[in-house]
Order: sequence, then C-alpha cells, then structure tokens
Amino acid sequence: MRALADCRDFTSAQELYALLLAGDHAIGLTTVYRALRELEADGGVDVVREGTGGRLYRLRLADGHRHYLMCRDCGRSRPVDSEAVEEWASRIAADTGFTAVEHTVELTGVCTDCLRCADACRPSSGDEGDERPCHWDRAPDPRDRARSCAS
Amino acid sequence: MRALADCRDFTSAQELYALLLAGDHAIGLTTVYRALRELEADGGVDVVREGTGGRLYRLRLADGHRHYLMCRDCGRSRPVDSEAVEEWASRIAADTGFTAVEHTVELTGVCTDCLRCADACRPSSGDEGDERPCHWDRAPDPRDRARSCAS
DNA sequence: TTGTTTGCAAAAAGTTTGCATAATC
DNA sequence: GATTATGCAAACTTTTTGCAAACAA
Repeated sequence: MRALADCRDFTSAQELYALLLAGDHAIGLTTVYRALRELEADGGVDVVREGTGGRLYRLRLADGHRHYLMCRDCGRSRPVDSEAVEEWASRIAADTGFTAVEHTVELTGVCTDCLRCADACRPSSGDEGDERPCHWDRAPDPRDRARSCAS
Repeated sequence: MRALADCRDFTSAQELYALLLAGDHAIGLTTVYRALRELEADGGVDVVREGTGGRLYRLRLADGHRHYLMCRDCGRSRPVDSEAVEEWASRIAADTGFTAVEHTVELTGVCTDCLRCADACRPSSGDEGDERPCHWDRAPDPRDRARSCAS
C-alpha cells in the first residue's frame, strides 16, 4: 500500500511488483495480485483497464470513488469532476428499471505537456539535440508510460 | 458480419468463432480476430471490456457511436441515451486542455427479467419444479451469459 | 506472377491456482 | 498446534504473430 501510494498514478500489478523489488522488498508477484484484488473488493483503489486488457490501480482518494482523465502519452492521471456521469448513471438505472447498476468510465487524452513536447520535436528537422525532455520517438505502447516530460 | 449481426448483443471473438463453426462456416479464429480488429478500427462495432479482460463486440447501430446498458446476468444489452456523458466528456476536454480526448463507458446492472427470475426461485424452499425459466443457479461467470430468461 | 487473404500452430502477456513452506496467533 | 499468509511454478485465457498454403488480380 505504501508503494502504491508512492506512485501517485495508475499502476499495473507488474509495475508495482517491479517497484517493490527495486525497493529491496522481498515479495512475490502472487502477493501483489492478491493484495490488489482485495483492495479492489474493499473499494480501496480505483481501477482502470488499459488497451491490452491489463488492469491499472490507483489508491482511492479520501473522498471516495472518482473518475480520472489519463494522458495516453505520459500516463499521468488527474481526477475529474464527475457529478454529471454519476447523475446520468442513476437516471439510466431509474429509467430502465435495472438494479445494481454499476458504471466504469475511462477518459484518456493527450495532456498539454505532452502535446507541447510533440509539437516541439516533431519529425521536421534535426533538432534532436534539444534539451527539452521529449518522448516523441517513444513507442506508443501504453505500458511504456514514462513520466519524464515534466512541464 | 452477418454472424455478428445475428447475435444482437455484445459477443466475444471466441463466441463468434464458435457460432460460425456451428453454422458450418469454415473459418479460423485468427480471421475472426482480424476482422473484428478492422471493424473496430473502422468504427463498425462498439466495444466493451468484460471483467476478465476480454473484448465484446456489437455491430454499431446506424446512428453511430452509442453506449449500452448490459445485464450482468443474461448479457442482453440495450443502447441508452448518452448525450449527457458526451457533453461531460467534451467539457472535461475543454476544461483541462487535453486533446484527442476519448472515453469508454460501461454500464452494467441486472435487468428486470433477471431480477424477477432471481426473486421467483431464490433459495427459499423447494420450488425448483417451477416451469418459469430461471438461471439463478448459474455460475456468475460473465462468459456464461445465457439468453434463456425470456420475459 | 505478384500480391493479398487465410488458418494452423506457437508465442505473448496478464492473471489465477495448486501446493508446500514460512510466519503468526 | 492451528490458522493464515507467502511465493514459486505451472495452468489458464485471450489475443497476436510467424509462416506456409490457398486464393485473387
């Protein structure tokens, strides 16, 4: 849980496992999965699914269930105001007569930092020597999410 | 595509493959996956993810991108009015400055039919001889979605 | 003949489970 | 001593890829 709190963004079980190992914590992958599953059941984490089917976990904020907007490039996420969706979901439940209605909402985009990065070093000419952090040339794999593009 | 149109609910690649084989169509699983991937890229299908990470596909209605409310018990889905979420997503995009904002929304619940079924044959006493279709005793595995509980 | 489509088998990737060991009460 | 937690290895599921055969232009 401490490790999960340290990475303040959505993190996969495997990432968390690697982080724990790197931090000199002897732990098994199974234990990480089990702990995350329990946390999920207890509502201690918000969960989001990445394109490849994996799950990403983020420690739930004190104020409960939230939705997030995540940058597809750097992976950073921020909670967003989601009253409107909550109300919408309740209304659907009421209108249709469905019970125990649950919703998952995933919002992704490209954050302003990453957009700036992309603009700055787009494949125009040879300005690769630019000292600005940039990951334009990274693989577009969501698992490669790097947090290097500081604003 | 015809097979996909026939099952009017969200269907997995494997299910579709099985259906095609059962319908005497010689086809390979790979081809099914490839076709679904192309359909997804072309926007020809709506996609939701099931709990285990699998993808479910449903031929997109003529009026374009929709969201659905799916019964966790019988698997039947119905399009819902989702203007509110679309507007909400646009507003988030505008407020945060994120570009290329995409959203996925999954709504699940228990439909009135399945609720009735559950109520009718709940483990109270020995009314198992009831002729009413019921799947109360089914495994709660989302892949077992049966469409047997006709209203 | 050149290029595209197909499908089998094998590989990937992520997650869960069996089971024996270690820790805890 | 009994119960729970741990972790390795193996199983499992879903999806993708390598590659050769079939088909099409």
